[in-house]
Amino acid sequence: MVRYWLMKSEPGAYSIDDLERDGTTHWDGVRNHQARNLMRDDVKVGDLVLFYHSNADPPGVAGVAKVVREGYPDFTAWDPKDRHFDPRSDPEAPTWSMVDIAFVERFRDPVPLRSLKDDPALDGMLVTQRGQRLSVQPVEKHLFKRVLDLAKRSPAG
DNA sequence: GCCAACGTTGGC
DNA sequence: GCCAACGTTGGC
Repeated sequence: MVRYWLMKSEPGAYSIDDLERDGTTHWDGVRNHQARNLMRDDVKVGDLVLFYHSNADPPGVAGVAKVVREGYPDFTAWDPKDRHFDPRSDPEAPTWSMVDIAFVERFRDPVPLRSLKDDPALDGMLVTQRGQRLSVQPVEKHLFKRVLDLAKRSPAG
């Protein structure tokens, strides 16, 4: 069964445009246990992903990706030159996991966080909740579809 | 740049 | 095990 997710990236680090250019990418560098658990255990090939730009102006959902490879060791944890190097991650028992995602679509009009918060149909969506920092979040199907609807709606209304 | 929210670390 | 200090996230 296809599941739905939201993944955050700072566009200065990696944006939906970068993914469109690259086609696929490793979702590396996640160093949070809860997000790691989701990628290791729950994110499956074929799942769909809302690609979210955090620390952007404005922050919001910029497009869609799909999962093309399931959880496997995040090898950047073993690279001393990598920003996310973790000397405690043992190659024999990897601490951190990642998945691969592929480009699906870049919204012509990204859906700002403000619009997500203002939409009563999206009540309860994790990303709209204050203090919610999880960088890989589950998204309920009806919420995922609603975000797509918002993205397709013309800016004029 | 500010700062609230949250996770992690480390002294005790 | 508690909790203060500290670092990071991420909206504004």
